[in-house]
Amino acid sequence: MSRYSRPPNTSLYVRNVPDGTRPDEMRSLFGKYGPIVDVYIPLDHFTRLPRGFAYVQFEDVRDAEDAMYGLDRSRFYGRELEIQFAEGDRKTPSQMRAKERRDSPPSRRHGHGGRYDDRDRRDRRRSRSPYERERRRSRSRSPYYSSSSRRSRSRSNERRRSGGGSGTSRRRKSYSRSRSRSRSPRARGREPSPRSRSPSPQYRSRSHTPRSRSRSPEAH
DNA sequence: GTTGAGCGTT
Repeated sequence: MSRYSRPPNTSLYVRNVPDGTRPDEMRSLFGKYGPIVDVYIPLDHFTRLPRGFAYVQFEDVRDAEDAMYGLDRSRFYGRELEIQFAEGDRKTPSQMRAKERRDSPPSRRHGHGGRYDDRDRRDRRRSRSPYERERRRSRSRSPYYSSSSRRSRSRSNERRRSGGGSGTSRRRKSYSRSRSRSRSPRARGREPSPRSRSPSPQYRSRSHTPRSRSRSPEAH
């Protein structure tokens, strides 16, 4: 969220996270050391699978430190977690994309300098690669990302009444009556602009069509 | 519409 809200680094970089680990669990595990701001498990953009590491952002750096020292090299689902302080900021999709492009495996590169190899390939090869397959399979939002804060606060939109509704019915009546009787002088909101007061189309046409004049006499 | 594509290997 706030990129600027990064005092030092309250985020921990957790490596060697078992597959299927949910942010929930991470939160639970790390939450013992302090309030967790956010837990994020980066997923592969294509496969939508966890990449094997996670980020746990604490509220307080001390807690983060504590957690780091407490959970580092600890066993989690039979795996040893490797924790260290996060360094880089979360990359924005564009950056990631650029990176991906740059980091593209040269093995498939034709050397031609393909502009849109990916697209072409995807179109051509159909979705033969597991990437595409997976991607198609779970195209919806990843179930992994989870933000502790900023939850769906859409509790309910009840009470949609806005504005002081005092004497609404009365007003309505008045309006109705008014409408029946005579419209307001300014009721119409969409009145041609004053500038639109151009000469009659006829006149304009005539004026602009010299031929018309010649032809006019022959009209009738 | 606040950006969920943030470090994986010395």
